[in-house]
Amino acid sequence: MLKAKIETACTECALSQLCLPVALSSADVAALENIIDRPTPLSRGGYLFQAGDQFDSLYVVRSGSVKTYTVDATGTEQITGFYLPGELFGLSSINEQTQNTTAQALERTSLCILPYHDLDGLCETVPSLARQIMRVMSNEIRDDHALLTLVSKKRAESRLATFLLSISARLKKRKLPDEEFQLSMSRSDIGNYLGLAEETVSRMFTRFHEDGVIKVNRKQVALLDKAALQEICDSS
Amino acid sequence: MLKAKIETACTECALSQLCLPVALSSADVAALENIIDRPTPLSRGGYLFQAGDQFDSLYVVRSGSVKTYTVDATGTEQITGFYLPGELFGLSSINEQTQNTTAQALERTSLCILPYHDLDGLCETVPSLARQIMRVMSNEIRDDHALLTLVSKKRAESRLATFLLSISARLKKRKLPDEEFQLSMSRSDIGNYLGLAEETVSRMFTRFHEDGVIKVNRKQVALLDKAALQEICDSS
DNA sequence: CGCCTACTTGAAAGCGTTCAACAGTAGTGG
DNA sequence: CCACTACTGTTGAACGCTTTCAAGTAGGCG
Repeated sequence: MLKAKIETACTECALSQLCLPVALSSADVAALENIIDRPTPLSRGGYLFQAGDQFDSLYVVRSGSVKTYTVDATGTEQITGFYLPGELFGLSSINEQTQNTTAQALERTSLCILPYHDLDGLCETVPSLARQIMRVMSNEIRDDHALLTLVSKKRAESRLATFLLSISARLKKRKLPDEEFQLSMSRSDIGNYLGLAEETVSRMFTRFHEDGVIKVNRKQVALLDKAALQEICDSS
Repeated sequence: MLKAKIETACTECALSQLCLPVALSSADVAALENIIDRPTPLSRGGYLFQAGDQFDSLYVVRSGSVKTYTVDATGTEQITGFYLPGELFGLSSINEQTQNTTAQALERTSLCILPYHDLDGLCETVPSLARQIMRVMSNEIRDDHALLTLVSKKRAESRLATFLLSISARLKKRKLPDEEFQLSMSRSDIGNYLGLAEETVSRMFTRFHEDGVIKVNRKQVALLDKAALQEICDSS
């Protein structure tokens, strides 16, 4: 029996303006469409790929969310990103044989898989595709530098406030509720990402809640006073 | 009077195996050669570009060294990289109108400038050039993640030991002395890069020296026991 | 309904920062 | 050429933010 086709073509996809097609003509989107693989959704905790796997694809979130993390020689794990619908990831292993990163679904998540060999071939005939991938990579570098500043120079409360506003802004871009939302990652994940102990993250959530800046219950968060949050980002 | 031509063609350049030409045919190198600008060297402290300048080029160090740093809304400076001969930088602003980074020479430094408009055009006809730039960008992302782990998860002594071994390895790749060398950046720069106060960097240098792991006098450093340094990286 | 995991809260300890003073070196100008 | 100056780097002591350790609480999922 044929499996029901849950695929949504790029041309039909609500995310196309946040995704690679944003820079492509409709003919080029069709060519891209041809190489994309859309597997059945992963459930929470499922691995997209693990460090050491053969590197062979880039990924885009279609729905749900993903975390990526590295594990260094001493076993230290570092979460390197959380990815929302329309975001391209897996870019750190392009120059390697094997993945240097592990990617895991934070909730039920569906994906587009872009086989790198095909994508690379397509870049030869579609320069605007190569250009767009470079743009995404450049943004990733810029954002990584901002994260480094955050972790290297800012206090715990600034780190968490910045994190919350960043998530909010990314949700807004997707026309999702951006003042009240469900975090898909744990306190421990947030702490790992921001270079804080999970207890510190928990304490900061509590403090923001007590100060009336946010309302928080477990993973459910409401940003009550964005201006105050922005103040906290800039303090210190 | 014609200015003496201090340029070294890519084909003559000792760095070509560390630089973009590594992936190009000789015909393609010639095409790249055509768009490269090689200005007169900058002296120590000179700015290559500053945040807010129009973004229009990528850069490669030919000799000397460069630091790049961002300045956020609150005026916090974060050094995002030190660049040695053959290294390509300026990649974080590709998707922007203006530079989001400032680049400054750490010593007398000569450069190759790659006008981005021309480079982008050349990528259309030379896919391996686009591919190579993506590889460099991917490496930058990978290295940024490693730096994030270092700053986010490791103790001060691990951060400095890792920094020293990283510089050493990059010097070795350039066939430069890698066990005894001159650092071109200040303690304050190292501290800023690694998320430490300059006093802490100074104390760690002193400790390593007292422990016989390195010999240090101001900017002159000798790595006496690389194995011990590696141990320090992995501790904690 | 009960277990397990995620989260919260408290108290003590530690690492790195901050503040302060000093030393040494390189660069400047007389 | 030397003296002065400014900057970079070093060292000490106290403070403080975050971590660690420990215990307890609350949801979620079987």
